[in-house]
Amino acid sequence: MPTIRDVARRAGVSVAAAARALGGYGYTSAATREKVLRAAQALDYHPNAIARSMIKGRTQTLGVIVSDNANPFFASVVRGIEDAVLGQGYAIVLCNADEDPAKEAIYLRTVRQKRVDGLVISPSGGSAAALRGLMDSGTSIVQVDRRLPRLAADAVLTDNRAGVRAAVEHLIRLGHRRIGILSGPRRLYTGRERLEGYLATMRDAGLPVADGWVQEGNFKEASGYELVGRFLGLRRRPTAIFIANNLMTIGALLGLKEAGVRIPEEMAVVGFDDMDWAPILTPPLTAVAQPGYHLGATAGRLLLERLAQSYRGRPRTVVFQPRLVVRESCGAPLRQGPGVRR
Amino acid sequence: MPTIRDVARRAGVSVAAAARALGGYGYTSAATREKVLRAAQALDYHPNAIARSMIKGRTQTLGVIVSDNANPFFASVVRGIEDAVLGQGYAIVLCNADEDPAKEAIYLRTVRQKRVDGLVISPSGGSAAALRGLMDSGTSIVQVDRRLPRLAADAVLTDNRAGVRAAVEHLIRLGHRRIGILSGPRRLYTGRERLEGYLATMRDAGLPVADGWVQEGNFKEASGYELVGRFLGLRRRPTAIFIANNLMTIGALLGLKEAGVRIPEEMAVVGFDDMDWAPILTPPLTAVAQPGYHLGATAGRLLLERLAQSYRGRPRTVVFQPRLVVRESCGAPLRQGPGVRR
DNA sequence: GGCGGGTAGGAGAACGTTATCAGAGTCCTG
DNA sequence: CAGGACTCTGATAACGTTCTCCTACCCGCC
Repeated sequence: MPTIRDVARRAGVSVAAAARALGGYGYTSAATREKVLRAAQALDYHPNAIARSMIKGRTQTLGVIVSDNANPFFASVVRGIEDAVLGQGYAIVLCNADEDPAKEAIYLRTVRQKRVDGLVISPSGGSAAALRGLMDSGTSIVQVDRRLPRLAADAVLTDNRAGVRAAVEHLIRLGHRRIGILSGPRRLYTGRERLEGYLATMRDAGLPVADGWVQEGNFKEASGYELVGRFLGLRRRPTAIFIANNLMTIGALLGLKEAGVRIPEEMAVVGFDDMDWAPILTPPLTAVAQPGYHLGATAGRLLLERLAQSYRGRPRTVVFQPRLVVRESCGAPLRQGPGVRR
Repeated sequence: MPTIRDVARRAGVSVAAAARALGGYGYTSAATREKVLRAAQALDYHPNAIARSMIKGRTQTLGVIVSDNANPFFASVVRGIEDAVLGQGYAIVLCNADEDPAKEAIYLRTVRQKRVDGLVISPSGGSAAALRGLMDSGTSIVQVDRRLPRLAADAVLTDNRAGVRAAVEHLIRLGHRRIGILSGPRRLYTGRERLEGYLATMRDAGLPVADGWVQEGNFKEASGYELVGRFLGLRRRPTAIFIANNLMTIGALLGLKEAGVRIPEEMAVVGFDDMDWAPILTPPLTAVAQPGYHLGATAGRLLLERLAQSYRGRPRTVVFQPRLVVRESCGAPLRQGPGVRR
């Protein structure tokens, strides 16, 4: 790989002159510029960004740490981030931490050693100290989707409680009284928020939450599949369930289908995260839609503003209001006994 | 951010001694090592990977260029790559080229300037020259999902033709004679391969391909939605359609649903790419399953072997055999007139 | 007591770029 | 024609590591 030294030699000028011609700064005569550009072309010269970072102190690289890129929600977030920062010439290094604090710690060390200019992270919790250390060293951080209790970094979130409230109130409005939740892990911000949104809404409506109506899963498909069966076996069985994320919704719907439970007659279902396949289900799935792509794009934008120092005030929090997309997976509940066949 | 110079000063030793103690090479007395490690800890020292890359000539970074990370298939591929290379200490920079040669060219320049050690790419075509240039400069390249005609780089592919053949033959076996295809762009490898798999299978079965039975979409949901209507309006309307990728399948199913077309009675459907939501559809979707994650993981592994020089032979091509997952979206075709209501 | 081998530690070069500085030439102006 | 302003150029110092030398010490052995 040719260096600027090779280019300079071939053009018959000094390294400094070549650097000026290629970099477009300082004074360069037209003749010199011409010679240098021609030499660079001939040698297929590509400047070494590593060496440039060395002296500039910036890498034009951003770290992105999410739990799992294979989850469509995070895939959209990542895509949003990238689109937002691409124009400014930033590349992103992608890290899947799987909500594992150990893995997250490793990745934090990696991006730190790589001297990324900024970081977008969906923190699992447990690495608050490392994040603070990174911030102290001057790296800008934006949290997305999840946030840590007292980390003084920008955050872009969905109003989880409001989303859940809209979903549960919708069920109540339809006449449901026995409503269960297939929740996420309590140790995760989104798991907690959505569970508490559910509990608060039930409380406000004066509805009891019976034993077994709260099933804590791990946000993965298999746990939705396994846990949905628990609802069916209950003596006071819910007539409706809220499912706290997209993957568990797939698992739960599969479980219900295999058990031959009709939706919404025997069990109404609302999911969190509106996926593009939700409308093609039978019945089409009612879901709380959160704008993953926009969360990412906004996080990217906030980060850019920090990097450009066009904003240097106190940490900002942007909260997106989710939208309940009503379809047909939650009708009125059964009046009595086993369902009527239509 | 402290440098090794700061650590050395604090420990009261030379930079060279500190480097040895931290890097674990050469001779270091226990006392010195102790002092250095303690100083590093106290200063929260994180070695500068940029500077290290500078002298080592390797960046421990890999480029990954796919068309769209928001497409679940590519999201899995990316995830597979990352999992495969994580253990070896490589980070990946993710690029979404959107099948746009211009964008792809920009990203290729970026990863080249960043001096990535290797590249996994799903090439759109059109940047063959840039790829060759990159290879000539010593960067290892592995193609995934798609390949360029005569690029001497490793490739990890799905046997698209075999997958399509299995799908179409399945339809034929069920009695379908009029089979259409909602194909991808001809300019893309996968678009071509899948279309030709369809044409070859029809030809081999002695079945005609009538006007309008081949609709060329762009692999996105909207095009599936729009184009599926064309099939419905045909005078010789197909009784079955094969849809060439996951996103178009969603669009097409939505279009069919809105048009009130019953599946499989009025229109049988097989899709390419088995998604986790396929089983929860009504009827569950028959689909050609290709192992996205494994494609990625294998591509990552091949790349690692190139980088470690544990393999330095001629370019290898790994072809995964897709699997037809038969569910219920393609029953026997209608004998006559409008379908029977059940 | 000289010598070789093992151990320890420091000085300084290198990686490829950008930035600073000084030197020199040209042109205009009073 | 002196002086300044502007233009162009090249030498060289950084950036933070790693790595190659070189020196020095200690120990055991002939």
